[in-house]
Amino acid sequence: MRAPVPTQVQPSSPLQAGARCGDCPIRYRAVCAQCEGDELALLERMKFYRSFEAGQPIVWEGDRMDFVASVVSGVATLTRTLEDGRAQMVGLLLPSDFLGRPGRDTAAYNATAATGVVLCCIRRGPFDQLMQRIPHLAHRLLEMTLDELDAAREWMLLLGRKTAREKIASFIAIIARRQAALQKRRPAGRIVLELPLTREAMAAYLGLTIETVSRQMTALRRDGIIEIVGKRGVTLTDYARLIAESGGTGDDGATA
Amino acid sequence: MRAPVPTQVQPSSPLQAGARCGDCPIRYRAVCAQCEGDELALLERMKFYRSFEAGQPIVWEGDRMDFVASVVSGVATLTRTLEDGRAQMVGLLLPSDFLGRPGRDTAAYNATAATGVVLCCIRRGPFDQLMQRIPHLAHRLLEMTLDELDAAREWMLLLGRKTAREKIASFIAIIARRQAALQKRRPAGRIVLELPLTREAMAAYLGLTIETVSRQMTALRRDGIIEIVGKRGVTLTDYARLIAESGGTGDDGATA
DNA sequence: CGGTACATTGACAGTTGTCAACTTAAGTGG
DNA sequence: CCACTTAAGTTGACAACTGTCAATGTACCG
Repeated sequence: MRAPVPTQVQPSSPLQAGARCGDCPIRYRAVCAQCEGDELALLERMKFYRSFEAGQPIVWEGDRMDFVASVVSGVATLTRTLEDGRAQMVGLLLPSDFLGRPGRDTAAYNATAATGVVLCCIRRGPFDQLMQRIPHLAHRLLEMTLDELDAAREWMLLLGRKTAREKIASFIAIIARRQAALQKRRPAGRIVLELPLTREAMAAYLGLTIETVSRQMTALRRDGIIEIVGKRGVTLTDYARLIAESGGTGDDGATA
Repeated sequence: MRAPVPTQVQPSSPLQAGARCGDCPIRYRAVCAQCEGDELALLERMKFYRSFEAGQPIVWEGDRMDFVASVVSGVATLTRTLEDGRAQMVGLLLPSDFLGRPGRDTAAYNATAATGVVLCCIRRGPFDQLMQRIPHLAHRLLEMTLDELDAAREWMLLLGRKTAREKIASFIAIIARRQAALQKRRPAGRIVLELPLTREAMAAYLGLTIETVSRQMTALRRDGIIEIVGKRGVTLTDYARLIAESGGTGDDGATA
Protein backbone atom coordinates (compact mmCIF):
# COMPACT_ATOMS: atom_id res chain seq x y z
CA MET A 1 0.00 0.00 0.00
CA ARG A 2 2.97 2.25 0.60
CA ALA A 3 5.33 3.34 -2.14
CA PRO A 4 7.27 0.14 -2.72
CA VAL A 5 10.40 1.88 -3.87
CA PRO A 6 11.86 5.20 -2.82
CA THR A 7 11.69 6.23 -6.47
CA GLN A 8 9.68 9.36 -5.71
CA VAL A 9 8.36 10.10 -9.15
CA GLN A 10 6.49 13.35 -9.22
CA PRO A 11 3.01 12.79 -10.42
CA SER A 12 3.04 14.98 -13.48
CA SER A 13 3.09 13.14 -16.72
CA PRO A 14 5.28 13.63 -19.73
CA LEU A 15 3.34 10.99 -21.64
CA GLN A 16 0.34 11.68 -23.85
CA ALA A 17 0.32 15.24 -22.55
CA GLY A 18 -1.32 16.55 -25.66
CA ALA A 19 -3.55 13.58 -26.42
CA ARG A 20 -6.79 14.42 -28.18
CA CYS A 21 -10.03 13.54 -26.42
CA GLY A 22 -11.22 11.97 -29.65
CA ASP A 23 -8.51 9.34 -29.34
CA CYS A 24 -9.06 8.75 -25.63
CA PRO A 25 -9.47 5.09 -24.68
CA ILE A 26 -12.23 5.96 -22.23
CA ARG A 27 -13.95 8.45 -24.52
CA TYR A 28 -17.34 6.71 -24.47
CA ARG A 29 -17.45 5.48 -20.91
CA ALA A 30 -16.08 8.30 -18.77
CA VAL A 31 -17.91 11.28 -17.34
CA CYS A 32 -17.37 13.09 -20.64
CA ALA A 33 -19.00 10.30 -22.65
CA GLN A 34 -22.01 12.29 -23.73
CA CYS A 35 -20.14 15.48 -24.56
CA GLU A 36 -19.55 16.46 -28.16
CA GLY A 37 -18.26 19.35 -30.19
CA ASP A 38 -17.98 22.54 -28.16
CA GLU A 39 -18.47 20.77 -24.87
CA LEU A 40 -15.66 18.36 -25.58
CA ALA A 41 -13.46 21.17 -26.82
CA LEU A 42 -13.98 22.99 -23.53
CA LEU A 43 -12.95 19.94 -21.56
CA GLU A 44 -10.04 19.33 -23.86
CA ARG A 45 -8.55 22.74 -23.11
CA MET A 46 -8.85 22.25 -19.37
CA LYS A 47 -7.66 18.70 -18.95
CA PHE A 48 -4.21 17.65 -17.81
CA TYR A 49 -2.71 14.26 -17.14
CA ARG A 50 -1.07 12.94 -14.02
CA SER A 51 0.65 9.58 -13.64
CA PHE A 52 1.29 7.50 -10.56
CA GLU A 53 3.41 4.44 -10.00
CA ALA A 54 2.02 1.31 -8.39
CA GLY A 55 1.82 1.85 -4.67
CA GLN A 56 1.91 5.62 -4.76
CA PRO A 57 -0.69 7.60 -2.86
CA ILE A 58 -2.88 9.83 -5.04
CA VAL A 59 -4.57 11.81 -2.28
CA TRP A 60 -4.92 11.28 1.43
CA GLU A 61 -8.08 11.48 3.47
CA GLY A 62 -8.54 15.04 4.70
CA ASP A 63 -6.11 16.50 2.18
CA ARG A 64 -7.15 19.39 0.08
CA MET A 65 -8.18 18.09 -3.32
CA ASP A 66 -8.29 20.75 -5.98
CA PHE A 67 -9.07 18.53 -8.92
CA VAL A 68 -11.41 15.82 -10.09
CA ALA A 69 -10.25 13.10 -12.44
CA SER A 70 -11.08 10.14 -14.60
CA VAL A 71 -8.97 7.02 -14.51
CA VAL A 72 -7.54 6.66 -18.01
CA SER A 73 -5.56 3.51 -17.37
CA GLY A 74 -4.60 1.36 -14.41
CA VAL A 75 -6.39 0.66 -11.16
CA ALA A 76 -6.76 2.90 -8.12
CA THR A 77 -8.25 2.10 -4.75
CA LEU A 78 -10.22 4.11 -2.20
CA THR A 79 -9.66 3.15 1.41
CA ARG A 80 -11.23 4.15 4.70
CA THR A 81 -9.37 3.65 7.97
CA LEU A 82 -10.35 3.19 11.61
CA GLU A 83 -8.44 5.06 14.31
CA ASP A 84 -6.42 2.01 15.25
CA GLY A 85 -5.33 1.41 11.68
CA ARG A 86 -7.75 -1.24 10.47
CA ALA A 87 -8.35 -0.42 6.82
CA GLN A 88 -11.21 -1.28 4.50
CA MET A 89 -11.18 -0.66 0.79
CA VAL A 90 -14.39 1.12 -0.21
CA GLY A 91 -13.80 1.77 -3.88
CA LEU A 92 -11.97 0.15 -6.76
CA LEU A 93 -11.50 2.58 -9.61
CA LEU A 94 -11.01 1.13 -13.07
CA PRO A 95 -10.45 2.94 -16.36
CA SER A 96 -13.26 5.49 -16.97
CA ASP A 97 -14.19 5.67 -13.28
CA PHE A 98 -14.42 9.07 -11.66
CA LEU A 99 -12.35 10.30 -8.72
CA GLY A 100 -13.38 13.18 -6.51
CA ARG A 101 -16.64 14.82 -5.65
CA PRO A 102 -17.90 18.00 -7.25
CA GLY A 103 -18.36 20.68 -4.64
CA ARG A 104 -16.15 19.02 -2.05
CA ASP A 105 -12.66 20.33 -1.49
CA THR A 106 -11.15 17.74 0.84
CA ALA A 107 -10.69 14.08 0.04
CA ALA A 108 -12.98 11.74 1.96
CA TYR A 109 -10.87 8.67 1.29
CA ASN A 110 -7.31 7.59 0.81
CA ALA A 111 -6.77 7.06 -2.89
CA THR A 112 -3.84 4.89 -3.93
CA ALA A 113 -2.51 3.64 -7.24
CA ALA A 114 -2.77 -0.16 -7.16
CA THR A 115 -1.01 -0.43 -10.52
CA GLY A 116 0.51 2.27 -12.62
CA VAL A 117 -2.24 4.83 -13.08
CA VAL A 118 -2.89 7.69 -15.49
CA LEU A 119 -5.51 10.24 -14.51
CA CYS A 120 -7.18 12.81 -16.71
CA CYS A 121 -7.65 15.73 -14.34
CA ILE A 122 -9.60 18.97 -14.32
CA ARG A 123 -9.39 21.64 -11.65
CA ARG A 124 -12.32 21.45 -9.33
CA GLY A 125 -13.45 25.06 -9.55
CA PRO A 126 -13.74 25.10 -13.34
CA PHE A 127 -15.25 21.63 -13.31
CA ASP A 128 -17.97 22.70 -10.89
CA GLN A 129 -18.84 25.51 -13.27
CA LEU A 130 -18.93 23.15 -16.22
CA MET A 131 -21.32 20.94 -14.28
CA GLN A 132 -23.75 23.87 -14.28
CA ARG A 133 -23.30 24.68 -17.93
CA ILE A 134 -23.15 21.24 -19.50
CA PRO A 135 -26.19 19.12 -18.60
CA HIS A 136 -24.57 16.16 -20.33
CA LEU A 137 -21.80 16.18 -17.76
CA ALA A 138 -24.12 16.27 -14.77
CA HIS A 139 -26.37 13.66 -16.30
CA ARG A 140 -23.53 11.26 -17.00
CA LEU A 141 -22.06 11.78 -13.54
CA LEU A 142 -25.42 10.96 -11.96
CA GLU A 143 -25.62 7.80 -14.02
CA MET A 144 -22.11 6.79 -13.01
CA THR A 145 -22.76 7.57 -9.35
CA LEU A 146 -25.91 5.47 -9.35
CA ASP A 147 -23.92 2.60 -10.86
CA GLU A 148 -21.29 2.99 -8.18
CA LEU A 149 -23.96 2.95 -5.52
CA ASP A 150 -25.32 -0.30 -6.91
CA ALA A 151 -21.83 -1.74 -6.91
CA ALA A 152 -21.25 -0.57 -3.34
CA ARG A 153 -24.42 -2.32 -2.25
CA GLU A 154 -23.41 -5.54 -3.94
CA TRP A 155 -20.11 -5.16 -2.14
CA MET A 156 -21.93 -4.71 1.18
CA LEU A 157 -23.68 -8.02 0.61
CA LEU A 158 -20.30 -9.61 0.08
CA LEU A 159 -18.79 -8.02 3.19
CA GLY A 160 -21.72 -8.75 5.45
CA ARG A 161 -22.80 -12.22 4.42
CA LYS A 162 -20.31 -14.15 2.34
CA THR A 163 -17.77 -16.64 3.68
CA ALA A 164 -14.07 -16.15 3.03
CA ARG A 165 -14.18 -18.72 0.25
CA GLU A 166 -17.16 -17.05 -1.39
CA LYS A 167 -15.51 -13.67 -1.08
CA ILE A 168 -12.39 -14.86 -2.90
CA ALA A 169 -14.43 -16.59 -5.60
CA SER A 170 -16.56 -13.47 -6.01
CA PHE A 171 -13.52 -11.26 -6.34
CA ILE A 172 -11.92 -13.43 -8.98
CA ALA A 173 -15.24 -13.55 -10.82
CA ILE A 174 -15.44 -9.76 -10.77
CA ILE A 175 -11.98 -9.46 -12.29
CA ALA A 176 -12.82 -12.11 -14.86
CA ARG A 177 -16.01 -10.31 -15.86
CA ARG A 178 -14.25 -7.01 -16.14
CA GLN A 179 -11.52 -8.45 -18.31
CA ALA A 180 -14.06 -10.18 -20.53
CA ALA A 181 -15.99 -6.93 -20.85
CA LEU A 182 -12.88 -5.14 -22.09
CA GLN A 183 -12.63 -7.76 -24.81
CA LYS A 184 -16.36 -7.53 -25.50
CA ARG A 185 -16.94 -11.17 -24.62
CA ARG A 186 -19.05 -13.04 -22.09
CA PRO A 187 -16.91 -14.77 -19.51
CA ALA A 188 -17.02 -18.55 -19.86
CA GLY A 189 -14.92 -21.68 -19.68
CA ARG A 190 -11.16 -21.42 -19.24
CA ILE A 191 -9.90 -17.90 -18.55
CA VAL A 192 -6.41 -16.55 -17.92
CA LEU A 193 -6.30 -13.55 -15.60
CA GLU A 194 -3.93 -11.11 -14.01
CA LEU A 195 -5.13 -9.85 -10.64
CA PRO A 196 -4.71 -6.07 -10.35
CA LEU A 197 -4.27 -6.25 -6.56
CA THR A 198 -1.75 -7.65 -4.11
CA ARG A 199 -2.94 -10.09 -1.47
CA GLU A 200 -2.95 -7.23 0.99
CA ALA A 201 -5.20 -5.13 -1.24
CA MET A 202 -7.45 -8.13 -1.86
CA ALA A 203 -7.75 -8.55 1.91
CA ALA A 204 -8.64 -4.87 2.25
CA TYR A 205 -11.25 -5.26 -0.49
CA LEU A 206 -12.83 -8.34 1.03
CA GLY A 207 -12.72 -7.51 4.72
CA LEU A 208 -10.30 -10.36 5.44
CA THR A 209 -6.70 -10.78 6.55
CA ILE A 210 -3.87 -11.53 4.16
CA GLU A 211 -3.51 -15.00 5.63
CA THR A 212 -7.13 -15.92 5.07
CA VAL A 213 -6.92 -14.68 1.48
CA SER A 214 -3.86 -16.80 0.95
CA ARG A 215 -5.40 -19.90 2.50
CA GLN A 216 -8.59 -19.61 0.48
CA MET A 217 -6.65 -19.10 -2.73
CA THR A 218 -4.78 -22.27 -1.94
CA ALA A 219 -8.01 -24.08 -1.13
CA LEU A 220 -9.57 -23.07 -4.47
CA ARG A 221 -6.43 -24.27 -6.23
CA ARG A 222 -6.45 -27.56 -4.31
CA ASP A 223 -10.09 -28.05 -5.30
CA GLY A 224 -9.28 -27.49 -8.95
CA ILE A 225 -11.29 -24.28 -9.30
CA ILE A 226 -8.28 -22.14 -10.15
CA GLU A 227 -4.61 -22.42 -11.01
CA ILE A 228 -2.17 -19.92 -9.53
CA VAL A 229 0.60 -18.74 -11.75
CA GLY A 230 2.99 -16.20 -10.25
CA LYS A 231 1.98 -13.68 -7.66
CA ARG A 232 -0.69 -12.09 -9.79
CA GLY A 233 -1.64 -14.78 -12.27
CA VAL A 234 -4.78 -16.89 -11.98
CA THR A 235 -6.27 -19.31 -14.50
CA LEU A 236 -9.87 -20.37 -14.16
CA THR A 237 -10.44 -23.95 -15.18
CA ASP A 238 -14.16 -23.28 -15.52
CA TYR A 239 -15.89 -19.95 -15.04
CA ALA A 240 -19.21 -21.56 -14.18
CA ARG A 241 -17.63 -23.56 -11.38
CA LEU A 242 -16.09 -20.43 -9.93
CA ILE A 243 -19.49 -18.73 -9.97
CA ALA A 244 -20.98 -21.69 -8.15
CA GLU A 245 -18.44 -21.07 -5.39
CA SER A 246 -19.24 -17.37 -5.14
CA GLY A 247 -22.47 -17.66 -3.19
CA GLY A 248 -24.84 -16.44 -5.88
CA THR A 249 -26.20 -13.05 -6.88
CA GLY A 250 -23.18 -12.79 -9.08
CA ASP A 251 -25.00 -10.82 -11.77
CA ASP A 252 -22.48 -8.09 -12.35
CA GLY A 253 -22.08 -5.66 -9.46
CA ALA A 254 -18.42 -5.03 -9.83
CA THR A 255 -17.51 -1.73 -11.35
CA ALA A 256 -16.51 0.45 -8.46
CA MET B 1 -39.13 -8.95 7.72
CA ARG B 2 -42.40 -10.50 6.58
CA ALA B 3 -45.76 -8.92 7.23
CA PRO B 4 -46.15 -9.58 10.95
CA VAL B 5 -49.92 -9.69 10.92
CA PRO B 6 -52.21 -10.95 8.18
CA THR B 7 -53.77 -7.48 8.18
CA GLN B 8 -53.23 -6.99 4.45
CA VAL B 9 -53.72 -3.28 4.18
CA GLN B 10 -53.58 -2.10 0.63
CA PRO B 11 -50.87 0.47 0.17
CA SER B 12 -52.95 3.37 -1.00
CA SER B 13 -53.34 6.16 1.46
CA PRO B 14 -56.41 7.99 2.60
CA LEU B 15 -54.31 10.35 4.74
CA GLN B 16 -52.94 13.69 3.62
CA ALA B 17 -53.95 12.86 0.06
CA GLY B 18 -54.22 16.47 -0.92
CA ALA B 19 -51.37 17.85 1.20
CA ARG B 20 -49.65 20.89 -0.24
CA CYS B 21 -45.94 20.61 -1.05
CA GLY B 22 -45.39 23.87 0.80
CA ASP B 23 -46.42 22.20 4.03
CA CYS B 24 -44.45 19.04 3.42
CA PRO B 25 -42.23 18.02 6.32
CA ILE B 26 -39.42 17.04 3.95
CA ARG B 27 -39.83 20.08 1.70
CA TYR B 28 -36.24 21.28 2.08
CA ARG B 29 -34.39 18.02 2.22
CA ALA B 30 -35.99 15.76 -0.39
CA VAL B 31 -35.22 15.53 -4.08
CA CYS B 32 -37.58 18.45 -4.68
CA ALA B 33 -35.75 20.70 -2.21
CA GLN B 34 -34.42 23.13 -4.77
CA CYS B 35 -37.62 23.38 -6.77
CA GLU B 36 -39.79 26.49 -6.54
CA GLY B 37 -42.80 28.04 -8.17
CA ASP B 38 -43.65 26.39 -11.49
CA GLU B 39 -41.37 23.46 -10.90
CA LEU B 40 -42.96 22.67 -7.57
CA ALA B 41 -46.43 23.12 -9.02
CA LEU B 42 -45.60 20.55 -11.69
CA LEU B 43 -44.50 18.06 -9.08
CA GLU B 44 -47.49 18.84 -6.93
CA ARG B 45 -49.91 17.85 -9.66
CA MET B 46 -48.14 14.56 -10.28
CA LYS B 47 -47.50 13.34 -6.78
CA PHE B 48 -49.56 10.77 -4.94
CA TYR B 49 -49.13 9.21 -1.52
CA ARG B 50 -48.88 5.58 -0.55
CA SER B 51 -48.77 4.21 2.99
CA PHE B 52 -47.38 0.96 4.29
CA GLU B 53 -47.64 -0.73 7.65
CA ALA B 54 -44.61 -1.88 9.57
CA GLY B 55 -43.35 -5.12 8.05
CA GLN B 56 -45.07 -4.72 4.70
CA PRO B 57 -43.07 -5.14 1.52
CA ILE B 58 -42.92 -2.05 -0.68
CA VAL B 59 -41.39 -3.63 -3.77
CA TRP B 60 -39.59 -6.89 -4.36
CA GLU B 61 -36.30 -7.37 -6.17
CA GLY B 62 -37.00 -7.96 -9.85
CA ASP B 63 -40.54 -6.58 -9.67
CA ARG B 64 -41.61 -3.98 -12.10
CA MET B 65 -41.41 -0.60 -10.43
CA ASP B 66 -43.35 2.09 -12.18
CA PHE B 67 -42.78 4.89 -9.71
CA VAL B 68 -40.08 6.66 -7.77
CA ALA B 69 -40.72 8.04 -4.32
CA SER B 70 -39.51 10.07 -1.38
CA VAL B 71 -39.94 8.81 2.15
CA VAL B 72 -42.20 11.34 3.87
CA SER B 73 -42.31 9.63 7.23
CA GLY B 74 -41.17 6.35 8.76
CA VAL B 75 -38.25 4.11 7.93
CA ALA B 76 -37.83 1.74 4.98
CA THR B 77 -35.07 -0.76 4.33
CA LEU B 78 -33.38 -2.03 1.18
CA THR B 79 -32.18 -5.61 1.32
CA ARG B 80 -30.16 -7.84 -0.97
CA THR B 81 -30.37 -11.61 -0.71
CA LEU B 82 -28.09 -14.51 -1.56
CA GLU B 83 -29.52 -17.58 -3.28
CA ASP B 84 -29.62 -19.57 -0.07
CA GLY B 85 -31.52 -16.86 1.75
CA ARG B 86 -28.79 -15.00 3.61
CA ALA B 87 -29.91 -11.37 3.60
CA GLN B 88 -27.96 -8.15 3.97
CA MET B 89 -29.53 -4.76 4.39
CA VAL B 90 -27.94 -2.34 1.92
CA GLY B 91 -30.00 0.79 2.47
CA LEU B 92 -31.84 2.44 5.31
CA LEU B 93 -34.25 5.05 4.02
CA LEU B 94 -35.24 7.83 6.38
CA PRO B 95 -37.61 10.73 5.79
CA SER B 96 -36.54 12.69 2.67
CA ASP B 97 -34.57 9.77 1.23
CA PHE B 98 -35.25 8.73 -2.33
CA LEU B 99 -36.47 5.33 -3.47
CA GLY B 100 -36.06 4.03 -7.00
CA ARG B 101 -33.73 4.77 -9.83
CA PRO B 102 -34.56 7.04 -12.72
CA GLY B 103 -34.40 5.11 -15.96
CA ARG B 104 -34.69 1.70 -14.36
CA ASP B 105 -37.96 -0.15 -14.48
CA THR B 106 -37.30 -3.12 -12.22
CA ALA B 107 -36.42 -2.94 -8.55
CA ALA B 108 -32.85 -3.92 -7.73
CA TYR B 109 -33.56 -4.50 -4.05
CA ASN B 110 -36.25 -5.66 -1.72
CA ALA B 111 -37.75 -2.60 -0.10
CA THR B 112 -39.65 -3.10 3.15
CA ALA B 113 -41.38 -0.78 5.58
CA ALA B 114 -39.55 -1.10 8.90
CA THR B 115 -42.06 1.15 10.61
CA GLY B 116 -45.22 2.67 9.26
CA VAL B 117 -44.15 4.48 6.10
CA VAL B 118 -45.65 7.19 3.92
CA LEU B 119 -44.20 7.64 0.45
CA CYS B 120 -44.64 10.58 -1.88
CA CYS B 121 -44.66 8.92 -5.29
CA ILE B 122 -44.37 10.02 -8.89
CA ARG B 123 -44.77 7.75 -11.90
CA ARG B 124 -41.42 6.89 -13.37
CA GLY B 125 -42.08 7.92 -16.95
CA PRO B 126 -43.16 11.46 -16.12
CA PHE B 127 -40.43 11.74 -13.51
CA ASP B 128 -37.76 10.80 -16.04
CA GLN B 129 -39.04 13.58 -18.29
CA LEU B 130 -38.98 16.08 -15.44
CA MET B 131 -35.37 15.11 -14.78
CA GLN B 132 -34.58 16.41 -18.25
CA ARG B 133 -36.57 19.60 -17.90
CA ILE B 134 -35.79 20.63 -14.33
CA PRO B 135 -32.04 20.91 -13.71
CA HIS B 136 -32.72 21.49 -10.03
CA LEU B 137 -34.18 18.02 -9.74
CA ALA B 138 -31.24 16.31 -11.39
CA HIS B 139 -28.79 18.39 -9.43
CA ARG B 140 -30.39 17.59 -6.10
CA LEU B 141 -30.63 13.90 -6.95
CA LEU B 142 -26.93 13.83 -7.79
CA GLU B 143 -26.14 15.46 -4.48
CA MET B 144 -28.29 12.97 -2.61
CA THR B 145 -26.82 10.02 -4.48
CA LEU B 146 -23.29 11.16 -3.68
CA ASP B 147 -24.28 11.40 -0.01
CA GLU B 148 -25.72 7.92 -0.14
CA LEU B 149 -22.53 6.64 -1.72
CA ASP B 150 -20.51 8.16 1.12
CA ALA B 151 -22.84 6.55 3.63
CA ALA B 152 -22.58 3.20 1.85
CA ARG B 153 -18.79 3.39 2.06
CA GLU B 154 -18.89 4.18 5.75
CA TRP B 155 -21.18 1.21 6.08
CA MET B 156 -18.69 -0.97 4.19
CA LEU B 157 -16.02 -0.03 6.72
CA LEU B 158 -18.36 -1.13 9.48
CA LEU B 159 -19.22 -4.42 7.77
CA GLY B 160 -15.66 -5.29 6.83
CA ARG B 161 -13.67 -4.22 9.84
CA LYS B 162 -15.67 -3.58 12.98
CA THR B 163 -16.26 -6.08 15.77
CA ALA B 164 -19.79 -7.03 16.78
CA ARG B 165 -19.59 -4.71 19.78
CA GLU B 166 -18.38 -1.82 17.66
CA LYS B 167 -21.09 -2.47 15.10
CA ILE B 168 -23.82 -2.26 17.72
CA ALA B 169 -22.33 0.86 19.27
CA SER B 170 -21.99 2.43 15.81
CA PHE B 171 -25.59 1.65 14.97
CA ILE B 172 -26.94 3.15 18.16
CA ALA B 173 -24.75 6.20 17.58
CA ILE B 174 -26.17 6.60 14.09
CA ILE B 175 -29.71 6.53 15.40
CA ALA B 176 -28.81 8.96 18.17
CA ARG B 177 -27.23 11.38 15.69
CA ARG B 178 -30.19 11.20 13.40
CA GLN B 179 -32.62 11.87 16.21
CA ALA B 180 -30.53 14.77 17.47
CA ALA B 181 -30.40 16.17 13.94
CA LEU B 182 -34.20 16.15 13.72
CA GLN B 183 -34.25 18.25 16.89
CA LYS B 184 -31.46 20.46 15.54
CA ARG B 185 -29.14 19.58 18.39
CA ARG B 186 -25.71 18.02 18.71
CA PRO B 187 -25.88 14.61 20.35
CA ALA B 188 -24.32 14.63 23.82
CA GLY B 189 -24.71 13.28 27.33
CA ARG B 190 -27.80 11.31 28.26
CA ILE B 191 -30.11 10.50 25.35
CA VAL B 192 -33.38 8.57 25.18
CA LEU B 193 -33.91 6.72 21.92
CA GLU B 194 -36.38 4.52 20.13
CA LEU B 195 -34.73 2.12 17.73
CA PRO B 196 -36.56 2.04 14.39
CA LEU B 197 -35.53 -1.56 13.72
CA THR B 198 -36.18 -4.97 15.22
CA ARG B 199 -33.24 -7.09 16.33
CA GLU B 200 -33.59 -9.02 13.12
CA ALA B 201 -33.37 -5.88 11.02
CA MET B 202 -30.44 -4.66 13.10
CA ALA B 203 -28.70 -7.96 12.41
CA ALA B 204 -29.37 -7.54 8.70
CA TYR B 205 -27.99 -4.02 8.84
CA LEU B 206 -24.84 -5.01 10.68
CA GLY B 207 -23.98 -8.31 9.02
CA LEU B 208 -24.56 -10.24 12.25
CA THR B 209 -27.01 -12.79 13.60
CA ILE B 210 -29.90 -11.93 15.89
CA GLU B 211 -28.22 -13.73 18.74
CA THR B 212 -25.01 -11.77 18.46
CA VAL B 213 -26.95 -8.52 18.34
CA SER B 214 -28.81 -9.53 21.46
CA ARG B 215 -25.65 -10.57 23.30
CA GLN B 216 -23.82 -7.36 22.47
CA MET B 217 -26.78 -5.24 23.50
CA THR B 218 -26.73 -7.06 26.81
CA ALA B 219 -22.99 -6.57 27.11
CA LEU B 220 -23.28 -2.82 26.51
CA ARG B 221 -26.01 -2.67 29.14
CA ARG B 222 -23.94 -4.70 31.60
CA ASP B 223 -21.03 -2.30 31.03
CA GLY B 224 -23.22 0.69 31.74
CA ILE B 225 -23.03 2.16 28.25
CA ILE B 226 -26.75 1.86 27.58
CA GLU B 227 -30.00 1.05 29.32
CA ILE B 228 -32.57 -1.09 27.55
CA VAL B 229 -36.19 -0.16 28.05
CA GLY B 230 -38.75 -2.26 26.21
CA LYS B 231 -38.06 -3.93 22.92
CA ARG B 232 -37.22 -0.74 21.08
CA GLY B 233 -36.14 1.64 23.81
CA VAL B 234 -32.52 2.50 24.54
CA THR B 235 -31.14 5.17 26.83
CA LEU B 236 -27.54 6.28 26.46
CA THR B 237 -25.92 7.12 29.75
CA ASP B 238 -23.21 9.06 27.94
CA TYR B 239 -23.00 9.67 24.22
CA ALA B 240 -19.23 10.15 24.30
CA ARG B 241 -18.74 6.77 25.94
CA LEU B 242 -20.83 5.12 23.27
CA ILE B 243 -18.73 6.75 20.57
CA ALA B 244 -15.59 5.46 22.26
CA GLU B 245 -17.02 1.96 21.87
CA SER B 246 -17.81 2.42 18.19
CA GLY B 247 -14.32 2.00 16.83
CA GLY B 248 -13.79 5.52 15.58
CA THR B 249 -14.42 7.30 12.30
CA GLY B 250 -17.80 8.07 13.70
CA ASP B 251 -18.04 11.43 11.97
CA ASP B 252 -21.49 11.15 10.49
CA GLY B 253 -21.87 8.59 7.71
CA ALA B 254 -25.32 7.45 8.50
CA THR B 255 -27.98 8.76 6.24
CA ALA B 256 -28.74 5.96 3.86
C1' DC C 1 22.66 -14.46 -8.28
C1' DG C 2 21.31 -12.70 -4.19
C1' DG C 3 18.08 -9.46 -1.59
C1' DT C 4 13.64 -8.10 -0.43
C1' DA C 5 9.01 -7.56 -0.38
C1' DC C 6 5.27 -10.52 -1.03
C1' DA C 7 3.04 -14.80 -0.23
C1' DT C 8 2.24 -19.28 2.04
C1' DT C 9 1.74 -22.37 5.82
C1' DG C 10 1.16 -23.96 10.68
C1' DA C 11 -0.48 -23.90 15.44
C1' DC C 12 -3.49 -21.88 18.31
C1' DA C 13 -6.88 -18.50 20.24
C1' DG C 14 -10.90 -15.77 19.98
C1' DT C 15 -15.10 -14.23 18.01
C1' DT C 16 -19.16 -15.15 15.95
C1' DG C 17 -22.55 -18.52 14.27
C1' DT C 18 -25.68 -22.49 15.22
C1' DC C 19 -29.11 -24.97 17.61
C1' DA C 20 -32.11 -25.15 21.30
C1' DA C 21 -34.54 -23.73 25.33
C1' DC C 22 -36.42 -20.16 27.81
C1' DT C 23 -38.21 -15.32 28.91
C1' DT C 24 -40.55 -11.13 28.04
C1' DA C 25 -43.16 -7.63 25.83
C1' DA C 26 -47.39 -6.42 23.51
C1' DG C 27 -51.66 -7.18 21.51
C1' DT C 28 -56.43 -9.72 21.80
C1' DG C 29 -60.51 -11.20 23.54
C1' DG C 30 -63.17 -12.58 27.34
C1' DC D 1 -58.84 -5.18 33.45
C1' DC D 2 -56.62 -9.35 33.27
C1' DA D 3 -55.31 -13.70 31.31
C1' DC D 4 -53.88 -15.59 27.20
C1' DT D 5 -51.44 -15.87 22.84
C1' DT D 6 -47.75 -15.08 20.06
C1' DA D 7 -43.97 -12.91 18.10
C1' DA D 8 -39.73 -10.93 19.58
C1' DG D 9 -35.88 -11.14 22.31
C1' DT D 10 -32.50 -13.44 25.50
C1' DT D 11 -29.42 -16.86 27.14
C1' DG D 12 -26.53 -21.12 27.12
C1' DA D 13 -23.55 -24.75 25.24
C1' DC D 14 -20.97 -25.85 21.63
C1' DA D 15 -18.90 -25.76 16.91
C1' DA D 16 -16.83 -23.51 13.16
C1' DC D 17 -14.58 -20.00 10.98
C1' DT D 18 -11.42 -16.44 10.77
C1' DG D 19 -7.77 -13.86 13.03
C1' DT D 20 -3.18 -13.73 15.32
C1' DC D 21 1.55 -14.72 15.76
C1' DA D 22 5.41 -16.80 13.94
C1' DA D 23 8.19 -19.24 10.72
C1' DT D 24 9.10 -20.52 6.06
C1' DG D 25 8.93 -20.21 1.07
C1' DT D 26 9.30 -17.82 -3.47
C1' DA D 27 8.71 -14.39 -7.28
C1' DC D 28 10.85 -10.64 -9.10
C1' DC D 29 14.10 -6.70 -8.74
C1' DG D 30 18.55 -5.13 -9.83
